Amino acid sequence: MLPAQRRDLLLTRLERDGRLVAKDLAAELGVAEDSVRRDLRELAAAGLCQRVYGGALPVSPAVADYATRGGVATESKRRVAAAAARLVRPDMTVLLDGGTTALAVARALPHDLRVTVVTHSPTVAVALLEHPGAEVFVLGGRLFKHSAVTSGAAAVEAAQWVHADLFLLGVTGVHHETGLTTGDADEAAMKRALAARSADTYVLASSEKIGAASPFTVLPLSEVSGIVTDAPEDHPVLDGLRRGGTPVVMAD
Amino acid sequence: MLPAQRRDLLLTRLERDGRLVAKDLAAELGVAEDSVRRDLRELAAAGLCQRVYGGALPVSPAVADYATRGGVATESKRRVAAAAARLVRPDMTVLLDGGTTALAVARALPHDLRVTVVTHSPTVAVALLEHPGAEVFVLGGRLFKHSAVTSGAAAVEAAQWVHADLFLLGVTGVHHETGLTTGDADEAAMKRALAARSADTYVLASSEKIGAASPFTVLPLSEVSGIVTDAPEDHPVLDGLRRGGTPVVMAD
DNA sequence: CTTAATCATGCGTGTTATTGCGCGTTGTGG
DNA sequence: CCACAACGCGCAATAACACGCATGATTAAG
Repeated sequence: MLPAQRRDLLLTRLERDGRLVAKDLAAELGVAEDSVRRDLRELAAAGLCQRVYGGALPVSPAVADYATRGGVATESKRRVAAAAARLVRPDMTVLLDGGTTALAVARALPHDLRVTVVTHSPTVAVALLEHPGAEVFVLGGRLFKHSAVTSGAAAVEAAQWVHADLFLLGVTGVHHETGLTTGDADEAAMKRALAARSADTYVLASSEKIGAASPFTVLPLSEVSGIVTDAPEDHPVLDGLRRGGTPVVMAD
Repeated sequence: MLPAQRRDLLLTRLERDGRLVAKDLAAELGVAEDSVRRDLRELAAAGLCQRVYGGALPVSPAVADYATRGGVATESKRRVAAAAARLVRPDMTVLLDGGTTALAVARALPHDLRVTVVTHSPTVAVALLEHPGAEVFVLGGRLFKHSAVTSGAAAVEAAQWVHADLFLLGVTGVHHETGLTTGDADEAAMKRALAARSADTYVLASSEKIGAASPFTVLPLSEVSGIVTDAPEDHPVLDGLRRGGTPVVMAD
């Protein structure tokens, strides 16, 4: 293991786990704790992590930069994705939406889980190349660059032959009155088409989506089986959703 | 072993292993560590790898995964890709195959070129997200993990509505007797279906493909408009192809 | 055919990076 | 306030490194 490779690994772990414990990593990598601590010090000096007693934590604001650049999800999205991934049971057929949260779900799926995934996102399809247990079907069509998914008539048509158990739906707004919304009309239609082909639909709603609204309605809240979110349990908008009869799944 | 050949090998290894260890490579290739280090320095200067203590790593951790999936092309493939990209004229409709060479073509296309690209490779589709001038259509279907393309009946069917000017075809073997070959039967069928939908078909044949043959025939050589290659002008197999009436495009 | 030039290579030399360990210091929890 | 773990720092050994130079091979020019 090259020293530089080890530092890369530390950053990857930090991303995945949200924290680093120097002692554990030293044991795992078979090096002295000193070396790990030295690495952490350097990474912290480079602004890539925040040094704390016992290990290191992600840099609070700078993470956003990294996230937008490499398609890496924020901690919030990762929590939601992890909870959503737990909804996927072996041998299910899952419709997976596009967007960074759905991408995080793909990455959060156990690599050897036997599952059939249907997606209209090439990005998600590429991520699932690393999952030997996943049978992947791509829905073709015109590529909508902004969110990197296929949409339009051809894509909607391609979705018609699918019968899925679960649709994990990404949106940009979840509001108790306007329902689920997104920023593009074609995209909204595509999401509706997918929801119609699945027994259950769960919404991936990281905290910043809660209470927000975008121009185009995807579905009314009554049409979904549940909302997966990491917003605080007692968030006022969540209370509103619950009163409206929408089940809320907490992402611890 | 030629120096340039050795550098290509280094890149191939970097692709495969995700890292290079100078000491090991020196021992394996039977050259001094200095020579390997010199190569690594040059490759790093050319932006093809990242020099680190002990060896080298892919250019950025973010593309490290990409590299192991074969996202990075060798110099040879890049030369072929650059030549093939020059075949693409403004406002054309191009069918772009999957595989590392085709991916390199996608990346080699001018970012503002107005062109319609139809592809059955999610990887290529993702690469074209950065090309604002490119209108991208994805052909859906079952994802064949090994080469990261969709294939099978659904994909072939989806290809039927396309009318393209140019198909850039990737194969694993170009042989004057067995013709164009690849390693999977479904994939071969898909490539045939794509060739049938395009006015012209050019084969992407980096030098290592020339003279090689794989289990499944894609097309006879007589069916293609030309072969793009970087093999030496006077390569005996190329002479054989020319005598057989196959046009050869040199990638200098 | 000969000579000059260019290039890759291997080796010696001095430099730099990395590592593990000991030691005194500092932070944490009871 | 105390015990303990984590910490930073300096040290020395080791490995990797860059640089310069001479050698041998291949190529270009004469």
